[in-house]
Amino acid sequence: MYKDTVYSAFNLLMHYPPPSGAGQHPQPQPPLHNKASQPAHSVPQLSPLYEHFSSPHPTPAPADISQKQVHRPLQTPDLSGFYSLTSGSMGQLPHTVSWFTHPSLMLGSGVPGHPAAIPHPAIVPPSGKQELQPYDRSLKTQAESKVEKEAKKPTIKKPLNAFMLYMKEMRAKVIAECTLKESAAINQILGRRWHALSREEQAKYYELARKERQLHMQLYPGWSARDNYGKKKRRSREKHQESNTDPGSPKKCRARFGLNQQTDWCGPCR
DNA sequence: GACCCTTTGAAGAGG
DNA sequence: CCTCTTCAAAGGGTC
Repeated sequence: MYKDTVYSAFNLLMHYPPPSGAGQHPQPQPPLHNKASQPAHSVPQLSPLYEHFSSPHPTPAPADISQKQVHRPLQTPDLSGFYSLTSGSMGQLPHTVSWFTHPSLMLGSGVPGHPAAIPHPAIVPPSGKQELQPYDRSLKTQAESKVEKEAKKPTIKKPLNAFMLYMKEMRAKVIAECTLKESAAINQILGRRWHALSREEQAKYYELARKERQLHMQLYPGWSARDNYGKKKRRSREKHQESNTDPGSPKKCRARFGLNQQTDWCGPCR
């Protein structure tokens, strides 16, 4: 029942008409979080579409889900099952979608109305780890427990943007090619490769990101990116201040030279 | 153990 | 409207 609802939301999105011009130009899509025009929380009709979904990366059988839900830390989103991130599959509908592995389909406690829900990897405690067995709560005051409860409220992660989806697919490839492991270096390479992609290639990822955002919006109607603001502590703001001599990232560089962030290449950073 | 680094894009905040 | 900030992922490095 619950799973059916999830599939229905997904199925709805898979048939959601793209905005005019989508796919022709990989520019950021129009804002989708128009809360004023959000549809009512109706449950769309079920579709047998999901019955054909299968995951290339088998996950534990649902039988042990409840057990793992208790003892295993909630996982971070893993799109491998959803997007089947292998070359050649991007840009198509996710034929290999797995309801069990798709981050936006793996709902959990964060989804109302689904008490026996499967853990959603996009929903994680602030610490990134699942809470341990509770100890003697009677030792705590109501105020303390309330504060703690608020602090440990699970976090719904932001949906991935086009570049993040691209990174997720290509990271392993770059690691294999360059024998690098440091993410900062890998991401620099991926950033350059992203700019080297054709419009059509980038458009595939923009389209996937658009669907991801829509699905996220369907699953968490009241969610806002603001909800996750301030959950990370910053050691120092000074390190984030760019120097006058450092050209910085291409993005910063484009900003400095007044170039279009979406289309103009930043020469000095090439 | 938590944050930094590094990338782009989306979204929120503030002027 | 424009600019700035934050956070999504990732994992080695740093504190």
